[in-house]
Amino acid sequence: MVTIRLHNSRTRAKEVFAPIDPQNVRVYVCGPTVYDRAHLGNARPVVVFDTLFRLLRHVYGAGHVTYVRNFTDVDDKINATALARQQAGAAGTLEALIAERTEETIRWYHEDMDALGALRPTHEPRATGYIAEMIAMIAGLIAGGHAYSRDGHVLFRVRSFKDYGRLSGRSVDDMIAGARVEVAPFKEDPMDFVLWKPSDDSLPGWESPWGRGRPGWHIECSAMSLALLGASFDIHGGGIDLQFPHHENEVAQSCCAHPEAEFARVWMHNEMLQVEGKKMSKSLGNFFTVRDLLGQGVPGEVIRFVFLGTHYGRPMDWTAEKAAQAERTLDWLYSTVGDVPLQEEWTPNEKVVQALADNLNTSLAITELIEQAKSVLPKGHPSADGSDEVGALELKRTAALLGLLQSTETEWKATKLGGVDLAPYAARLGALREAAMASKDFAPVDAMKAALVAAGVEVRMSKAGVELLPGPGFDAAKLEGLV
RNA sequence: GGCGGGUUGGCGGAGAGGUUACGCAGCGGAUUGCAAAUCCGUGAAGACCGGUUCGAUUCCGGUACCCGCCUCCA
Repeated sequence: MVTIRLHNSRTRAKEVFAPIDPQNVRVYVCGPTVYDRAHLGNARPVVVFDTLFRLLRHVYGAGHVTYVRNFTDVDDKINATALARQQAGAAGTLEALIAERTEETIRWYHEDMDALGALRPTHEPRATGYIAEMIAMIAGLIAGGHAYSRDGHVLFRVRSFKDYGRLSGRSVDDMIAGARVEVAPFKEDPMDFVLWKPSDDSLPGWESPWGRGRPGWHIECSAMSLALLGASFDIHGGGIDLQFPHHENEVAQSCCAHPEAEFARVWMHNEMLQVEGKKMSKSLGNFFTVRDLLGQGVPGEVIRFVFLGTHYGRPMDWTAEKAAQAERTLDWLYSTVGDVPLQEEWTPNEKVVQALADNLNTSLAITELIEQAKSVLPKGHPSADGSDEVGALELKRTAALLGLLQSTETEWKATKLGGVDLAPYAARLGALREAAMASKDFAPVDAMKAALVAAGVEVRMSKAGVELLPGPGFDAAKLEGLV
């Protein structure tokens, strides 16, 4: 059995991972609020925890890991979007418009995350499907003295949980001293947070013991993890920005609702994404979605490769240069695996497994994958005894742990070409070259080659002939008129 | 103001108290119409100041700078 070590944010230490039940390893990751397309930052935890999911499935068996990632479909941003559509003249009730908005956003999310090679989690619960469970948990918290209702609101009594602030390393008193907390008249303590809030007729709402209303943000994850994974489970993941207040509040709610349990044993937080060295934000004009990149012809696998190149615990900088480099590396890796199929029975490279088992060191894992690719196919040419195919199969199986090289080389090239056939261009260039060899006037060949390179095509000429490959930044439009 | 993370060779980015990370780029060579790709070889590092140690880029302390969270942006 492979020993997995994970950095636990709760204890601030790297620990040997020992699941509560090896027959059912349970992971919960905070998913998106479905009000718009996922931006690039949203994709990082998806790729990080997908890789963890793959590792756990490898170690404990594919059928012995339960991975839950929620959709938050109760949120004021969704309401605002729906309201804006209604005011713009869209037909239907507000509720129908909200449903429409969340449905389409979830569909987009699936399309985009699929493109990144992320497996679908075992369960993808929606908050709206667990309102009853949330109400039950809130009622229990009130009964236990951990929450109170005021003016249609229900608030969590932060002072009732002695460990409040432990996960994120803060003290309630310090935070209040920081004076950045909302001071609402109905709060006993400025740090108390909302479990339930009233909805007026213009907002979606559900009947509850405290009147018609809707849940606060944090309670959904507590209710859904309880329903799908139980009061104690193994790993809880999410972005570091969620550590406070979201995760801190989850801990408080869940531990007070089920003091007999331990809630999440291991907390994992991925660091944030930056773009060209700066925080991605709309005001800086460097804000973009996963779909934007895919639409620009950046393959999803390139995005994944770039993400995995930096350890999840460190800030990751997305740059165009990294993307181009990743694409070249993937070109090379695909040229070594070719079109061999993925066969699960092959054993993945032990060094890659060890790298991942050491707190998900994906950067080192990729290095080992590249080393493996070099060693199994040192020349990059077919061997007579078929050892290159065995090597390719092993490499493919190893890459699967990282969610990489899941296509065939042919499919990979086709993705990049977007339906363009380079054969006529290769034929034309080959003909020009043959003519030039005879005439000694290479100007026409060089001109066409330069045009192809400008279009992002990699040009390889050997005695055997001409080979054209789509490279980073391939742009079919620039091929106009070359044949 | 409170809390947390970071600073590695031209760029990206890991591990490890003492032995080549690795990739890209560079340089020399083979090959090529010229290139590309490939192959062979090669230089280059750990913000600053102290401390611990036989020995620190790796441990400890301090300084500087950068970044994140504390504002339902992952």
